Amino acid sequence: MSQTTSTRRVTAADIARSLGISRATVGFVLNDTPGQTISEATRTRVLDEAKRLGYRTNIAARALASGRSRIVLLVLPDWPLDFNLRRNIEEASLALDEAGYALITYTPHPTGHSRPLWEKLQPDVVMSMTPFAPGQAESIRAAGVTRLIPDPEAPVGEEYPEEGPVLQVQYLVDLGHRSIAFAGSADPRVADLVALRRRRANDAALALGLPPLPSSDIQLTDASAGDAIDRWREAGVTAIAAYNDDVAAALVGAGLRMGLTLPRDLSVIGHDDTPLASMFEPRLSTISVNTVGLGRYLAGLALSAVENRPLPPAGPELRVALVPRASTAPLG
Amino acid sequence: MSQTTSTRRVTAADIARSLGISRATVGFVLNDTPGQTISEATRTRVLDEAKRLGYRTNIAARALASGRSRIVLLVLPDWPLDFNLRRNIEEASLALDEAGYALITYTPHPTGHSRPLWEKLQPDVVMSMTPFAPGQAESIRAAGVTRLIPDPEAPVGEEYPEEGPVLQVQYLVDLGHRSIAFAGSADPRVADLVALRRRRANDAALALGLPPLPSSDIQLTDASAGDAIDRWREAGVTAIAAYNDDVAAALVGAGLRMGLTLPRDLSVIGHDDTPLASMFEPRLSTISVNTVGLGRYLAGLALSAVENRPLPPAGPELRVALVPRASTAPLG
DNA sequence: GTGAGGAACTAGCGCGCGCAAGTAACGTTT
DNA sequence: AAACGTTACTTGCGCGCGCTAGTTCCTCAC
Repeated sequence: MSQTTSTRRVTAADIARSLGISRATVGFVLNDTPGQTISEATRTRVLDEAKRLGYRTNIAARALASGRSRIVLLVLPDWPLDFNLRRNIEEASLALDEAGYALITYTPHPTGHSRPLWEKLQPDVVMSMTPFAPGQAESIRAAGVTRLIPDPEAPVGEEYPEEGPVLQVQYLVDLGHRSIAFAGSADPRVADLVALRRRRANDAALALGLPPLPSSDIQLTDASAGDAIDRWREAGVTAIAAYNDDVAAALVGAGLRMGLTLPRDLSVIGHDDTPLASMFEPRLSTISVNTVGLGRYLAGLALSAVENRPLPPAGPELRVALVPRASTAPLG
Repeated sequence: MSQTTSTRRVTAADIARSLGISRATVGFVLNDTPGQTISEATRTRVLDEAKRLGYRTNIAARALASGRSRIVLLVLPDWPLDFNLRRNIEEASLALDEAGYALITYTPHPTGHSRPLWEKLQPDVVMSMTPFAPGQAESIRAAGVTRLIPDPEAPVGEEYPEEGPVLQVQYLVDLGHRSIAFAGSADPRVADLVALRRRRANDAALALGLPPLPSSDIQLTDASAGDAIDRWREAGVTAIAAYNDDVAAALVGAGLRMGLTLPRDLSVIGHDDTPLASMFEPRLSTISVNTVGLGRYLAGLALSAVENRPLPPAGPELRVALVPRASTAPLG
């Protein structure tokens, strides 16, 4: 093997041999290893030769020798991947990239039978944007992962301060509505978030002197949405705060097909300001959510777990804003 | 190290030592290695002891020793992740899992600066559901990956036979429409697919004796959709075949806000049968696409590339079906 | 002059696995 | 009886890296 062929990978030993120095020196240069002093001349020679020979670190060798895969696995719920979430992922990916880690996103299939990625990849840390599902943390631990974020054993801390439903209810009250319903989603994938938003909507109602809001979880069908509308209107409801824009759209569509005139007969406000909200006729009032900075925060959490770095400052503030459109109107 | 502590991983050597056999034998059992004959008694002892000790293969060691990461990277375009695509991914994941591979999905961020995952993971094969973007194949090759699917150097073969637009046009013609426009999407992420569907719609028009369809790519805004509607109606267009349901919804919403009565004044048909299509008022006619089997096909392609398995049979037939709803009506 | 510390490297083991080449015993065939 | 093939294992090298412990030389302070 006196000549490097184009089919065998270049190793640090090849660089060392080529320059007449030790392989360890090559490694210290390539990793900029703290605590080692390498002359500028040698460092330059190594970096130039690595580039000339087309050296690529063998990540399996590195992982084996160091005991770390440098993979951060981000478990995503089976939610729509919207623009905000995509940006968050890229932010996190970039921050971790700078620290030498690979961010991999993974959405476990709800009824899938494939072995979960945390078993196949042996990541250094597994993060989730929502609390781990029942049994999930145990499965991850059984796969040898010791760093889970959020920590399943930590006391249930403050959740993201979902202020959107508060804004929904306040806006409807400001329009004069006093009998308001909360429409959740029957999709089991988002049950926790639905419950959270329902609770926040009720918090706001209480603070504004209203009784607890009547509430149902609906399927995105005319039948389901129509039933809920019938029940609520019979109870005198004049406005609906919907879990998200899809639920709002299902309600508005069903209401129109039932012969209602919206928003005269019924006001409906959605959440999340998806593109659908501005295409629907009438255009849907909604709540927009700005999650800038969340990705960097998550990356900071991951790095603090694997590298004994300090915890990042408190998470970013989610900014919500009301987007009034034609699906809501003052009462009467 | 005479006693295994709970903090050190269990290795094949531990099993071997415990049973008084060689580590190679342990490996042959755990991998069910072809060409090796191991007694049933020994195999059982090894498997039991591995389970008892909590053995987990060290994937970095395996990758280093075998020269293969057993990772298949699936590059996804920045498209919405709909139900069909999710199912395809799970199918592929399951098929690859059974062969001992990990499927990782990766959507490169359009303006991201993070190092691409094919550099960080050194996958055995990189697959894409669309032709590789300019420069992408080169970047993947530079990262040491030699197996790319589709092969960037292969002659441009048959694309998926997009029959949806044909169905759209045929349906509108069957309703009596003779002046039909094609509405594309201005979203650069889907430019190729828009062009393909436009061409297929024109193929159908030609085959039905119609002239080439007037066509614009619209943003999902009232202004953009409204402009297109104005121009087309002025040219006598009575029906629109839209690239997808979002485009159709933007047109319908804008048309309604312009004071049109749909579908009396204008018929619109979408594509992909998303949930939005059945919530909108009027409910949107559309084309449903059934992609069952595509995931398994992709997995078969990957396995044929890395394991010298035979190529899978021809890809699954995408079944499209017309879903007539209230956004389309006979002319006049 | 001596000793300590720093610069600039080196030698080499270990990480945990895959697997080629090998060994010993036994059974079958010539 | 000898040769061959099969069964059921074993020995041990290599994969490519991280990094500890070490060496040699030089400089500076006392």
